[in-house]
Amino acid sequence: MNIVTWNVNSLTARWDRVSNFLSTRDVDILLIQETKQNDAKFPTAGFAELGYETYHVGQGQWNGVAIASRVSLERVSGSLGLPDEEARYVAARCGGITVISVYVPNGRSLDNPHYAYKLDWLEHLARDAATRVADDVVIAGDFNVAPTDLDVYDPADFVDATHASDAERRAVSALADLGYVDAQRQVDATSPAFTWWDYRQGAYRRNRGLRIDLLWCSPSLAPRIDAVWVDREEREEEKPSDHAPVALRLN
DNA sequence: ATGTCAAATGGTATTTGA
Repeated sequence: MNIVTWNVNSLTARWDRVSNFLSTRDVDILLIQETKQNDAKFPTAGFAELGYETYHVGQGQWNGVAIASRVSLERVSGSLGLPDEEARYVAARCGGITVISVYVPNGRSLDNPHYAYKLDWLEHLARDAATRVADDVVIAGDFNVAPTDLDVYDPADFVDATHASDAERRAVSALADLGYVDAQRQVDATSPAFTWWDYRQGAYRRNRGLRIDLLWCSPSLAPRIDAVWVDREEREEEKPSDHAPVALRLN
């Protein structure tokens, strides 16, 4: 079973890339973030032609998350239950696994109200994760948090910045405290494995990246983790997303 | 602030968000 998470940075702008990706890789379930579409614009038929059932929680101009599965799909939830909730959470049962696609708020800066919202959002995610921990679950997506300094190209650049603050890291490690496993780190505890590079300043060429796209497996799935890899070939194509797809293979 | 990109707007450049 191959499960891939990918922040596509607009599915409208990236449809050709996504379509090509699904045609050339071996993807059972694709967890998508930042579709930047409303539900009416989501290419349900295009996914169906490729053999995928879909569940999209769209908003329009910003955010938007989706799940595409070729191993069955039953809708579970499109909300964490926050007030005035943005389109950042979608859960479905696919091939015997509950998969959850998340787009964690960016936070903008440590003194910005969006930062407090980010921490609150992560707390709600942990509560949701707690209710599902006994099941076979993969929670994956753009966490907008680099879990440790190993996941940051230059930690000195992230002092007093979002994505690497102690509070954000604690909020994400709540998943580990529940027993969820960061799949990449179970497979390889010492390589950076960046998943995102800024479009600006030649960041990709200079490998100035962050590991912020994470796949968390519930305890029952941890022994089935066979491989995790960052699809850097896709990041090197024409008109890429600023995020690379990250793939998880379960036995 | 950024050697960038994408969406929206009454637009043919600017603003916002990342």
